[in-house]
Amino acid sequence: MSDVAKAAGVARVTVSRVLSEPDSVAPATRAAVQKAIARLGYVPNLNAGTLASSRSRIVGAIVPTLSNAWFADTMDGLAKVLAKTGYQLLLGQTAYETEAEEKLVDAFIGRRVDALVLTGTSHSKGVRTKLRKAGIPTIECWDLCDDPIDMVVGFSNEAAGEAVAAHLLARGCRRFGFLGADEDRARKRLQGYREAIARSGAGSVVVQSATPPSSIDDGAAGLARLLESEPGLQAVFCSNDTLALGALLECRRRAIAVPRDLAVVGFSDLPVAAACVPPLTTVRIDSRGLGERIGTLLEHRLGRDAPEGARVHDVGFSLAIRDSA
Amino acid sequence: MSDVAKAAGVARVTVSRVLSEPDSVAPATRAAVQKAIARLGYVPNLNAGTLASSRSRIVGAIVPTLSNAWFADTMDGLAKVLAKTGYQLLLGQTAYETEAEEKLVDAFIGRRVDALVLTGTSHSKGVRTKLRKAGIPTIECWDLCDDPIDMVVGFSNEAAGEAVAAHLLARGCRRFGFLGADEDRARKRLQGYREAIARSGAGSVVVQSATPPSSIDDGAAGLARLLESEPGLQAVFCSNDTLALGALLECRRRAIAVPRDLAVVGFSDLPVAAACVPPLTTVRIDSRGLGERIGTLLEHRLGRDAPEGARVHDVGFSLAIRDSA
DNA sequence: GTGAAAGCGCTAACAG
DNA sequence: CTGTTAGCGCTTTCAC
Repeated sequence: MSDVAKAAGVARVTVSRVLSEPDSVAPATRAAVQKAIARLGYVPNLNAGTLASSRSRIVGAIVPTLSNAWFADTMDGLAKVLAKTGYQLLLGQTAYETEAEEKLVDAFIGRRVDALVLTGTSHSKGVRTKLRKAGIPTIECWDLCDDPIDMVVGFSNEAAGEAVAAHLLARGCRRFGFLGADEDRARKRLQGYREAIARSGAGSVVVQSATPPSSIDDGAAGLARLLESEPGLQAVFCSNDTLALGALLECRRRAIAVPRDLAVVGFSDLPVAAACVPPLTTVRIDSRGLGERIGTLLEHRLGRDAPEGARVHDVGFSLAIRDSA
Repeated sequence: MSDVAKAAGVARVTVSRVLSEPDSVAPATRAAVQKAIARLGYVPNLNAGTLASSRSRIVGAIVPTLSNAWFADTMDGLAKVLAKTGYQLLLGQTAYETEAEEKLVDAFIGRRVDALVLTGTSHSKGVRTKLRKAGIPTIECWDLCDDPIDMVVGFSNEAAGEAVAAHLLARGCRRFGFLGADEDRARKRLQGYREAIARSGAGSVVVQSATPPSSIDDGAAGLARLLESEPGLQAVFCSNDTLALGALLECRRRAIAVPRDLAVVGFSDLPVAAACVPPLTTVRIDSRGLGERIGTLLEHRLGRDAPEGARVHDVGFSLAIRDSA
């Protein structure tokens, strides 16, 4: 930077200003500086900037895994929006191990990320206190709760479970199954599903859980086990579309007619859900839109004013009713 | 850090050493420092460390988009391996826009990433020179070439295209189609495919391209157009599984028997490829393994020794022959 | 095994 | 609109 300053015949601050607030510099000076920058191929050291200003223009995000298309899509949407305002995405994966989260949070705080995005709303006490103490804008996502660490943007997993139950109940199903990944949000879906069924007084639920990340094979195997414990199963709600695809596959193998003999419902509405046979009835979540919403919210929050808007943002869900249920 | 040093009755350097090279500090001193760190809840500022040492423990990666499962899987594998050695992943997306890459590279160099991962082997001159000048370990991936910027790990897209052609030719197909995303690697697959068919002297190829990122609908629409220009089409090679899934869907709609009336081949072997109807014949790429391999290579390269191994790493591909071709 | 001094390259705050 | 003066919080020498 000193070299650039010297070449342009100005002070270092001026170079700094041309880079961060070009409008605050006289056009002629600015042009000279920009010319020097180009000529010398100068690339500013952003770490030094971060150290001096304690603003990194980096947003950290923690997801269980990128290999679930729904989280990948959320990150895609988020990164895309952030890029527009010059922010970058630092990514962390927990692989569904809760202890991993706290370490990642430490590392992110250590890097002075300007904001943090977490998946889900259940976090260790350490995570909550560290984040509150650090005062970093934080967004929890893919779920909803009343007392977010800072902000939460997502939808009610319980309500989604209820909506699925209501649909299945209306179709006349009475013997229910749930095939779910063993993780927090899937459990909430089960809770809503189970309670709605219990309230109706009209059925029982057998449950089979699978270790995340979910695979199509897990779905097939899970359905097989469900069928063992409840041969008269009439409907199965899978906590994600991957498991549902596996269940559908197993039905085909066993010549179980879907939805006549067994209704199958998924979750998240992956692109393939509409393309498989039979087309899968599922809970539609706009994963990419969720990420974009998070990005927009952050953009707003990190702006000059920081207006502290609503803490809870419900982006909702809908039922994509197709042929499988 | 000063606080910790004071609390432990040592100098700041000692705290620094406990953090970076614990073994170089006497056990008793180390314990005292660690206690102070825990008691004060001290989180080191990694940016300051980066500034002083010019090592960031961050690896930058640029992909076209995360919403293609194959790239997401590669990033998943990469991030997982890097995390083990305390590295983090800074992610950039180009959305298939070539100009975006250079800006991202600048930003990454500005952050002093310890290494950079790029998708593909065709990059602007600016990117190549900047990277060479910066001397950052760089890995290009998802393709192969003879003169990588630094290292390349992937497979030959041309060879994959040839292998598909050979398989289809052996099945007796003579009227070929190619349905491909409009991007570099897909074009290479087409090239290999086309040349192998030409060499056999046994057929023609009609081509239809789609704007990335690919969708199932693009695949369906693309096949429809291909069928218009060549009603006697016997085989179609799709540059990715998403397009192939769409093609399969369109076949079902039109009651075209696959593979009897039309053979369909995909690329990358997504989990659904084995689960759809009919199961999709495709080129299998171990996307996650690719990312892991990159991670391992980087880990090695960034280690104390930096042994400068091979520059070109061919991870290969294989044909997953199922029912669709 | 431990410490003192000297920056890393930038931005903040204040002058002018 | 531009410059001066101080750091930001670490790690690197090099002594001891």
